[in-house]
Amino acid sequence: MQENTFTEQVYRVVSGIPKGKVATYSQIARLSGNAKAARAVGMAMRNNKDTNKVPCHRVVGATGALTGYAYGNGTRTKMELLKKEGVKFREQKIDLSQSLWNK
DNA sequence: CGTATGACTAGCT
DNA sequence: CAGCTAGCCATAC
Repeated sequence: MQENTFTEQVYRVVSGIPKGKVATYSQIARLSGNAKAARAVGMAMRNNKDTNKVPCHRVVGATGALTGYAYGNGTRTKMELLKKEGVKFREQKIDLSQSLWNK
């Protein structure tokens, strides 16, 4: 029973990201119906309480840079999680060329 | 209902 | 490459 809110769509999209892949905020925003709502996506993640349902750690910036994370040590924990899932990192940024979610 | 906020992005310096 | 500004959006208060 979806409420059809932007946040709902975001959760749905994010929960659909396959392991070992990542998506950018703008991409999620686009898949959610508002290509320019990248910031709103971040809002949903920040307020997000379904961390076990929504892998918000698979959401990164448009350049593959880790932006933030509301749990653990923030971007640190986020990076660790992504590395564990097999995401290719380039120092501090994600190798979008290989780990970007191709929808 | 109006204002403030933030896990964005693109553009310029 | 690093730093700052302005635009845009949904949500929170």
